[in-house]
Amino acid sequence: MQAVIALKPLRKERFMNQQVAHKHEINCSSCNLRELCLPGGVCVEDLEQVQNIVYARRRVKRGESLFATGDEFTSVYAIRSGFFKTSVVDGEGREQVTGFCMGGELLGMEGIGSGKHSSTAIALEDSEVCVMPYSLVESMAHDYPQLQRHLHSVLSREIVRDHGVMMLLGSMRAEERLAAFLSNLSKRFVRRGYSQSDFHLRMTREEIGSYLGLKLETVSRLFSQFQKDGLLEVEQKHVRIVDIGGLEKILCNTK
Amino acid sequence: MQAVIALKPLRKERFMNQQVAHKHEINCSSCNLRELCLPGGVCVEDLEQVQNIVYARRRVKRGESLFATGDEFTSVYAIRSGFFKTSVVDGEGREQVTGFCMGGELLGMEGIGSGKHSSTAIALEDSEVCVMPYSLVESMAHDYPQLQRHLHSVLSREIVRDHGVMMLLGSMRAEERLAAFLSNLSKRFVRRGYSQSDFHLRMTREEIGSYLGLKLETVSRLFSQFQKDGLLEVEQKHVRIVDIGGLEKILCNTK
DNA sequence: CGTAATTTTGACTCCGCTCAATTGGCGTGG
DNA sequence: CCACGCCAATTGAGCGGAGTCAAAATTACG
Repeated sequence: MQAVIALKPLRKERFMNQQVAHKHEINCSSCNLRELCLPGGVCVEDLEQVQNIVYARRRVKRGESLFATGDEFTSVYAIRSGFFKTSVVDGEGREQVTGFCMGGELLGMEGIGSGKHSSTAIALEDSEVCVMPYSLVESMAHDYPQLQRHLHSVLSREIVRDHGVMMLLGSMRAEERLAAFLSNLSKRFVRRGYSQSDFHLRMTREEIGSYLGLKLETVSRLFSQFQKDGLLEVEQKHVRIVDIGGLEKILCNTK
Repeated sequence: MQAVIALKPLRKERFMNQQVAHKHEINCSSCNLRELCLPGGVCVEDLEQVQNIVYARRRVKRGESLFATGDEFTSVYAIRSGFFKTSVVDGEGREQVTGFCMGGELLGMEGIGSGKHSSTAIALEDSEVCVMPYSLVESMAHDYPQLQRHLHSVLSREIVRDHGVMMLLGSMRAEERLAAFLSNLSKRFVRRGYSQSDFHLRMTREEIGSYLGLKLETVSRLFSQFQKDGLLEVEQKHVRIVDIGGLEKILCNTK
């Protein structure tokens, strides 16, 4: 009911040029990523209504962008499947990867403040996202305080995450950075039911390097070194963490 | 009216052990930082009510903390006067300065997600903040959509700011980092009616270094070098930007 | 299947760090 | 008021970690 009212000002055509799934196929209730996602804190009774926040689904092929710097901000996105990198560019065209995102995580919220996206999200594998128009998010947040609170939480946690990256970039040495990166990836895969030790890196060495403030050669050397030290088994993009304790120990070695 | 209702669940005593000013002394209408602050987007008619979001004022002496890592999150803070640094610490006790905040800027929002503060805010000079209990912020945001939107904006802009710091830490060389830092400070001082070229650094070289991912000696050397190059005049904590164009040019020199 | 992209590895360089000594500023107390 | 001590800042010398450049190997993909 609320959702229908809120939909009115939306121009459906805006989304028509994109590959979208129809609304009626969508429901959060049966989505196994729900707890990680925007409707995370919403009680079951309200979910029926709240899931109307998802206006559509959209497929993004590997290499394509979900949104890019300068694009008008209209929606935030929840990753339903797939993997993305987000990055910003400065005046000189230097790219800085700001994050890697996987199922259940939200993208695009950086655009709220200015009405334009300040970063670019590129799919690193064929992906699908739930499109949540911001005007809908606003009105839903108004109607469902649990959603409002959870939205604030999500925004706030993104800030905390960014602080972690600052710590990594500002205070850690190269091997600590890579260890922290792998440990973080591992934890996030586990939450999604994947192996904690065995995974496929969707990003290149260069993208890892950009994220970690290192050159791709350094990343490559570190992978080799970690393998030599018996911490990992690396074969191209496939990584197997052999000694997770050893990895975490690197993070503790002050100096 | 709304505010009174919202105040009910708050336990007044919680704030009583802190140095606070009484509520009736407070109003945003006459605050010259309003446009930069949380009530920024709110229309004049609503301001009368919205300013009740400020539950109290609190003074923080130089060197004291406004909140610290692990503290229970209850409120967000708007800086009314003074200057703060925020920082996070990792498992090994390493400190990473995540930002410097001045009048009109908001502090403490990183705590929303977990209910506890994940960083520490320390006053670098005697300061005064407006205390805005989060429960009040929530209910006010519900009653005043302009406030809700602006709150989202503020959170989102903090994320964008953090991305800028990541760019700085991940992709810039030492002299670019310091130039970007000074240029940013200058811009923020201007907005507050201070000189764009002449200012007093409230933080130490070590704190600048932590923020920029550099050692204090490097920061010191860069100050000396910038002075030698005729970009700055530095005398201890007092900085005069002689050639702002030259500073910005450093940021453009891709290399 | 061939071309381009990615990754690995080596040799060398250099920017920023470490260690150390010195100077300067400032508050405190004699 | 000055002496003292403490902390912040400066500067130098030497080092080392990560960057740069280059070449080869491997893989991905049209």
